[in-house]
Amino acid sequence: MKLATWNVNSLAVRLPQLLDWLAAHPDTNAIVLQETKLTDDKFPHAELTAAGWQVQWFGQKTYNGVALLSKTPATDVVKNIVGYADEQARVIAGTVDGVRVIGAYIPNGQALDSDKFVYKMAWLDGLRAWLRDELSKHDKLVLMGDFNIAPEDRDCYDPAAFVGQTHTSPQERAHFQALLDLGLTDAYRMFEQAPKSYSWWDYRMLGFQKNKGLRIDHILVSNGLKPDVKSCVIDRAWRKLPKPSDHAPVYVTIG
DNA sequence: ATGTCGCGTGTGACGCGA
Repeated sequence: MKLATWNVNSLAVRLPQLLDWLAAHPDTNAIVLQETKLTDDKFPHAELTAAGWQVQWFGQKTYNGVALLSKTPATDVVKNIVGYADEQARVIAGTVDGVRVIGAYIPNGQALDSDKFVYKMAWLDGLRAWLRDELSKHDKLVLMGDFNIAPEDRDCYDPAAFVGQTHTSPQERAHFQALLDLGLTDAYRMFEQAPKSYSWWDYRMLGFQKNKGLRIDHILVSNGLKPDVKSCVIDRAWRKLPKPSDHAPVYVTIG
């Protein structure tokens, strides 16, 4: 099976690219999307249904918004973190083909001294508490999405330049490690990968052309799923097409 | 070093978030 995640940075803009990606990866069982930036009434479910997808979506005005697309219907669908009251639409989960699929858009955090960073830390506490419970119920589980955390220095094009900023701070990395400590594995690091592999590049300053990026989009697999993971790919090509998202899709093949 | 996007407001330049 193939499971994927993609921060599309507005599904209204990126629907054609998404449909192209789905057509190019017909073996995909499920994909989670972040930053759809659409209220639920504006979600393009008809187009996606016509393309053969079962769709669950959860959005809001202007920011955030997530979706779960699958070939077979997702069951036990949950929107946002159970036990953590959140006004923002950042999580969607469902069980697809026997795998608990959790798609997450973890807060950006903006700056270490900002209210948004306080929110990011509290949000991650909430996510971890809920995940512990989900892992106790589901042997095969995947948590994937835009984490807005570069777990190690090799996941950042210039670690020194990021000291004192978000995405690489010890606090954020401690949260990432705490998720792994629940019994999850970073699928990308299960395999040998090219150096300077990133999943996001700033639109500004020729970030992609200069490969000034971060690896912040992740797929974490449970111990029950891990032995079956065959590969993990950052689909970099989709970042260089016309009107790209600032994030590349990431996917795992399993089985 | 913040030079690009996308959205909402409200019809067009600007503020916000990433």
